[in-house]
Amino acid sequence: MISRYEQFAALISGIERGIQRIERDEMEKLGYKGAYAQYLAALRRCEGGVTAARLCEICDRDKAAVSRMVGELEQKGLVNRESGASYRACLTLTEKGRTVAELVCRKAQAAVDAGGAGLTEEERRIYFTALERIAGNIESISREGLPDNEE
Amino acid sequence: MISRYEQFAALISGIERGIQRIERDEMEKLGYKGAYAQYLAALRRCEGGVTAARLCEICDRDKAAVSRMVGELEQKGLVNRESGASYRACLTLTEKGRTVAELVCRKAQAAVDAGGAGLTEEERRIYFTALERIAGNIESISREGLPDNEE
DNA sequence: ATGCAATTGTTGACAAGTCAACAAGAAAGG
DNA sequence: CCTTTCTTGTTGACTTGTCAACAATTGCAT
Repeated sequence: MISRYEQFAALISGIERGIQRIERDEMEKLGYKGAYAQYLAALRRCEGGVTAARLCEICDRDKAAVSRMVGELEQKGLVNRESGASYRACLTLTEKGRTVAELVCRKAQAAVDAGGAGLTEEERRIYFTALERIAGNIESISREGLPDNEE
Repeated sequence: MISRYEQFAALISGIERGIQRIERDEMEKLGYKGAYAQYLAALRRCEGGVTAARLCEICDRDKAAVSRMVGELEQKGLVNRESGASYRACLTLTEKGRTVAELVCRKAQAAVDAGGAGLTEEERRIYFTALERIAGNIESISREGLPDNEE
């Protein structure tokens, strides 16, 4: 079987960057200029709140980036840093933050949903599973990078 | 139907970033430290050579980024800038560049192929089509950003 | 031809990420 | 307890991207 790797990689890259662009544009329409959308979107999925370290994992960003961005988001009143008891704060969206996050994700969500709309539930399951498997492979390969150098 | 947008976006993002990480790591093993892999991978698909402007579209990067990176790649002897007749150069991989590009894409390609290996040809078609449709939606929505502001 | 407009590539200023080094808890073992 | 070790968050230096301004080329229309 001929590899579709190249087209696949291009598709994935296009989707990823397109989503980011949509979210960023929506964010800017709401008056916030910056790369905040991805962090808001991530926090939206974490109802109970998360630590900064966990947010790093979710967003796949360095601690440094998260640290700075969360600082700015807090100043803008979109994120809450509840330093309860421990100095490791629990991050949650403020009311305003939640509202912004919803608005910001709407368009990209619609695009993704529309893309899967023509599929049956079964078909959707198939392609979702395939993506998960690919993501798993990529993940394990990119992690094993350091330990072994079997070239 | 409940939206799987959130998981989907996370999967896509993970795959995209994982591929980039793998390519970058492989690149570094070959002695090149930098973000060159994505440009080599793109050029690998353009047998006849391309203009810088076209490379911008393919990589979805700004002219500025491409301009600088191509400059460095040329200095390293991986890319050729054939300024034949026109000042708009035709970019091609050198022999060395082609070799490097092949090596650099191998691992990510294997991961992607393995992900689809368990699927029938039919299933593969389904999920590939779904991805294409989603990519199309995302693309058109992210482009229409400027013209209309129907909020 | 010639002059205007669109395209292309280059450069500078800035945005946002990574990596490395560090500081301040937390956790674990004696 | 107390100390050693791990984890977490912050900061500085650097990389690589974007955006805006510009220069040069090309293409068209007269």
